[in-house]
Amino acid sequence: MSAHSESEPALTMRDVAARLGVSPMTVSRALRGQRGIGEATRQRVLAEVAALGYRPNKRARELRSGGPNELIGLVVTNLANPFYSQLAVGLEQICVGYGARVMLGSTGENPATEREVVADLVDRGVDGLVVAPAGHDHSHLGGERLRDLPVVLAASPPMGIDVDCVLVDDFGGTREAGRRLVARGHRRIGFLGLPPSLWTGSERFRGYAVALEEAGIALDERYVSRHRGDSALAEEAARAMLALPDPPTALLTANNRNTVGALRALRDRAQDQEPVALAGFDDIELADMLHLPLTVVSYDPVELGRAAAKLLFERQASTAPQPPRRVTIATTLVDHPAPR
Amino acid sequence: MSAHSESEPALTMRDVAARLGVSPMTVSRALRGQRGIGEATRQRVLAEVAALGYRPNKRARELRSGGPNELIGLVVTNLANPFYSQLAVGLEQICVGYGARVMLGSTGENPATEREVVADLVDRGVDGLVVAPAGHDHSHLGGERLRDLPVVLAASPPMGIDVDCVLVDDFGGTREAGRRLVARGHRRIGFLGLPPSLWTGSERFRGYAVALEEAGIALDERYVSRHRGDSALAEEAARAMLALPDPPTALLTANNRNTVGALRALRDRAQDQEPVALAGFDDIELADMLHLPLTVVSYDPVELGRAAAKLLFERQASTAPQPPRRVTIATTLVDHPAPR
DNA sequence: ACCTGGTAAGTTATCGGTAACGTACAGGCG
DNA sequence: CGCCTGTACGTTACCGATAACTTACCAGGT
Repeated sequence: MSAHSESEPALTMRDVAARLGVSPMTVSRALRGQRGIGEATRQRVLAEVAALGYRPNKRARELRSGGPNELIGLVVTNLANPFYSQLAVGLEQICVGYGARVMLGSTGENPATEREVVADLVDRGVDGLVVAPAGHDHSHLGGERLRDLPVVLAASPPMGIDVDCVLVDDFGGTREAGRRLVARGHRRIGFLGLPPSLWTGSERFRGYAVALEEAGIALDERYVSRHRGDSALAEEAARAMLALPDPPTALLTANNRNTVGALRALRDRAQDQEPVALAGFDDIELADMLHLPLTVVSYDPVELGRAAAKLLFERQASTAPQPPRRVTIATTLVDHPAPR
Repeated sequence: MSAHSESEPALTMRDVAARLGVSPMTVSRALRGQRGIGEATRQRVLAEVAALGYRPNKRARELRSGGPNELIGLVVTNLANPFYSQLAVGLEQICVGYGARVMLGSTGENPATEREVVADLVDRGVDGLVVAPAGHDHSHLGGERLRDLPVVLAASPPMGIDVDCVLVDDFGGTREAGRRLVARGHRRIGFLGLPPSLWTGSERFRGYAVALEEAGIALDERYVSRHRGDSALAEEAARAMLALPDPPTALLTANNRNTVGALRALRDRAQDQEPVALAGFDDIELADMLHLPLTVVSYDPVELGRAAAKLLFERQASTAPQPPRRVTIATTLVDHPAPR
């Protein structure tokens, strides 16, 4: 009666074969659409398989054939970050097209955890890995360590190893945003950024610096804050900058958290104060509903995930050793007006 | 030279055993910390394993032992939805504590795809499933179909099967939001909701209806719009409602997309028009930075994921058939003031 | 009739690990 | 000294499927 206690003995290929009076090999061939089996027999087998609801054991199959397991590992720091969850969406989109699934691993930005997670995924037999690295040393993703599995780095180029990677145009996007602010007449432009040790941090700062240089504006360290931290820290830094004797007339923020911090810092400014322009990397949902106009550097993380998957499957397809490739996703500058 | 061509023959347990002059069984016992092996031998084995960098093949282990594979399947409609990605985060947090990993599946709200994805995950040997169901018929998640694997439904109670589930307090949260609007003196309250066929749609509407009833306000169908769709559709519905002869003075939105639609509809209202209050289910990032005050029903999807994982592992631990359990996550009402 | 050649099956070995069982040897005890 | 018990390990079979090889059979060519 109770569905819990039934617990079928988990139908095997032999059972199906026995019921038909054929060998398991015949069933195997029928299921895989291999040649070497008569059409009539194949139909008989498939009918019985369908009738019994038999499903082959994938693990056993992969153990013997040693072939691809149709499994991709995704290692990110924090899936709650929309950037990574959209990356996962794109990755999965392409994977299903290849009959592959995605196995997840979170590192919490801890390089030691990342090492463990990667090792575990390899042990579980992934065919490839997409890693958004937590640290700047990537040697643990090198050849032998991973049984020569293909790896694609996301959002950060490989350091010390030769693997493919997918990147956002951090430099170009930030430079364009900087140019936009300059074009609007701003000369004192504050920068709220990330530590230079991060690739994105370094590249986005470079974009800011080049935009200034192109406009013949000298870099002023008082207008630059680069820190690893949350939006509260960014807010504090923005307030400090705006409290300078000759405060910036515009802010350029290097990511989401910094943009949010800046928005909060600008939130409660009195009406009579000079308005401060804001531009930032990463789009923000409902940016058009904010209390002030916002210019953002927008891009599609889903596309990044798709690109990573494609690199992975292409490398898996060709046995010949190819040089590492690098795909960069373009950014677009979007102006969100303020309401009313 | 080239790391690509080396391609080790993938060290096996037999190799380790041969190198030590012991049997594979001894290596197996040493690795699993089983008894029946001398302490000295164990140390010798572990040393060699570490020296060679040998890692056992998890698939082979699971095939033979038939035991738990330390693998949980997560099936959602769309991981780009923050609700689901945060659910995934919570699930993964608990899983790592049990040495388990999460395998992902997206259904794109298509019940047929959901069936396939679930079947595939079962074939791949998951120990349990967390499913945010796409349809309202859950019979394909019943006992035999899944080889009696434990299943936890997320955000929707089981229909036609007896399994555990984790829910948000849809009814209570919406009622509370409705009460808040009533308490502020509103009598004409519009509702932008989801189709009644969805559990959440039905429950949230019930919360709205009860809040009105408690206040002695009659339900007016002109103030109710229930549709499945994106924020553009919601915006349209909101505009239509506000164009009524005696328009609502407040709107209650049943989810994120409806709230965004309502915000857009309210975005460009002239200054001199009567302000319309807005309350909605689901919190919104930067809600305190919007152009108008917003009250939201907030809850923690990460906690929902944790709860789902706990239900799964508890059921896995006890062999005795237990009655299905239901966990409901509380909501809190949050008032976000407008800037300035 | 004899020899190919192709197709349709069955047989056997194997993937990498583990359960179940067997064996050898140590020590305890009457 | 013989018997029993326990521990440490080796042997074998097996998990479920498949690669590689083998066998059975039938058609067509000479």
